[in-house]
Amino acid sequence: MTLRPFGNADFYEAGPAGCGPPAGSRHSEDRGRHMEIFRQEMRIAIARALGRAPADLPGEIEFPPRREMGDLSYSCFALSKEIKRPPQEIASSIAKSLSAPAFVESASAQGPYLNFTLRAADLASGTLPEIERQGDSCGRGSEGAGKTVVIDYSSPNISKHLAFHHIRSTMIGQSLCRLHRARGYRVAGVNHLGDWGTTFGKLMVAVKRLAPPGFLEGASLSGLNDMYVAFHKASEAEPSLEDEARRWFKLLEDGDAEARAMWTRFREISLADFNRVYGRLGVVFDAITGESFFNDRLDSAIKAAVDAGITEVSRGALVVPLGGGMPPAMLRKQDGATLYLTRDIAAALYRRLSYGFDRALYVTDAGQALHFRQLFEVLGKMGFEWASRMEHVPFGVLLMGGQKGKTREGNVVLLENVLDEAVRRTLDLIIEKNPGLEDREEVANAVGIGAVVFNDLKNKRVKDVNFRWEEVLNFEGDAGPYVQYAHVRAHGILRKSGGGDGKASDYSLLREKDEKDLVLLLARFDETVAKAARELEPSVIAQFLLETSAAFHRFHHNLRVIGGDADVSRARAGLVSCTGHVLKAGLGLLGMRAPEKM
RNA sequence: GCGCCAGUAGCUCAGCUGGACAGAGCAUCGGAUUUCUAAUCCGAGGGUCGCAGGUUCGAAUCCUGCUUGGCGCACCA
Repeated sequence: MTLRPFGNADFYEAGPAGCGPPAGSRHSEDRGRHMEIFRQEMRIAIARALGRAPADLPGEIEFPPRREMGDLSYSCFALSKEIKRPPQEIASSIAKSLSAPAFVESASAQGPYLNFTLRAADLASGTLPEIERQGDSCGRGSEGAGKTVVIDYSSPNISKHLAFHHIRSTMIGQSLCRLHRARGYRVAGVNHLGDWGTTFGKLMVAVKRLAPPGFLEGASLSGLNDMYVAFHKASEAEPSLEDEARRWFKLLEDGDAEARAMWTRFREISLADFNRVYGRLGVVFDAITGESFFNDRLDSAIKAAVDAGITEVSRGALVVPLGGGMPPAMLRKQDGATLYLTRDIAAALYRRLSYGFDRALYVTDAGQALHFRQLFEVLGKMGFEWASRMEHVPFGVLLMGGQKGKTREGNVVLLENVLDEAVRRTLDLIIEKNPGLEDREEVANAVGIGAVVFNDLKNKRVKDVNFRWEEVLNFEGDAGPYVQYAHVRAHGILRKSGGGDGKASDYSLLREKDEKDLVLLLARFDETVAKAARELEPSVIAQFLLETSAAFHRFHHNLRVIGGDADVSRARAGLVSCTGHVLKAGLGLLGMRAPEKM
């Protein structure tokens, strides 16, 4: 049992103690003129042109859909409704009377929209110094300060290998942990192992009857898996084995020493294997509490429900009738045994008690939606107001050839095999493209595993994922390596341009379109991280990284940093450095590494 | 039967919770490398946003119905 309430052994740490206000410049006096300030000042200017207070201006300063339209825009539909004049007319009248702030290069009405182009020099010198100051820890915010969130993720069953589909809960959950830490939340990432149930009785029978003596001492997880398969084969010929399995599980529940010893070994073997894979993925939990951990808390959980007066006995089972067309929630079966739901109730009570969370998330596949609706409903009926702050974070299933892979059918793809294949493929590419690279094994791991992780996180969670090797291993275009490669190129430039001569960069020299496009994206990183955390969507970060990488690759292709005017060169190097920080921080939020060479 | 989720280019997906002619990547075709890593860049073709109504000045986005696919519906987890 590992229980580290607020550990943060994590390569995207949230600062001291993993909580409280972040170390960035959010709280320092000189935070520069970030995108927010530009928007606020635009708002004030528009309001003044209309002779009203900024707070009375309806709508937001937005980003136009296409760059040619401008950098910021204000749409006049809301005003039009309010003052009953055509929006086109309003837009052009504001444009005429507007006295725009100095950082605005041009303001013009385009139909019902008021579009602004920012002066590239002001944009760059207003936003880049802040990013430079924050370095690799940019993207942090403080809206979660003082709040605690518990995130239940990964949560595999022991005695089986981590299959490829486990990457979904594992990496989505891990990313949500990082995102919340970045925004100032105190985070407890919990791995709720499936380590209890009759299947362990089956394994015990298999070990006792079908395995050689001393099997468990040196057994690997694969060995356990073989036992599981062997049991099912044997029980077809000898159905009484099922009863024996139930007996063994009962022995385990009753604390029988031999049963307990076997189960403990199953758990050890499984965790050793899991930890190896988690290690490769950079995944760390703050607590690993299996279902077994809640065994002695089930009775009190059930008692709490009964005391709340919400239970009834139906067909011999103890249930909580629920509204909303939901089937009743079952707390205790006819035979007295408890269920998954019972354990989740006990776990929720425990988590509330030990973490006092403001928000609790369960990262599981969408198929469990009903279970969680029932869970939250029961907790609500038990009188816990915090039940309304629990949330199921569903994701689409991983399909293989249109089918769900299952252990029993033997067509499951193991997570580690996918990682190995991706690393192997990356190593081949490195040998082909960059034969002189040092640490090629390490880089191949960062890039290959990163590609697999990115592939999992780049789309919205709810989308089903069709597993195709060609897709997972395609490293061109919208993929992890595309982003990592941008980061590598940035470091290539920084290496060759040297540390500079110590003079501060004059960012107002960045006036090229490719420079401005890139700056505009970097300036939006902060709000992008906030949005990803708010919407519980790592894909928001992934999409942002693709866009930013594309802008950087374009910049890299069209403009040169080294050589030419020394001041421009220095300013560009600064831009490259900021891009590197943003890319690295963003990749970190997805649980990916950012190598400096590849 | 009831419920939840999804349907956008040949394929995989964005589309900022109602706004500007629907955008990327892959695949196809055609270009770019004496220069900071071509895992890159540029261009071309490719769309009745599943269908039909409705709300609205305005709908891929909201509502209703239908349709297709996935998942779930008390003694599994």
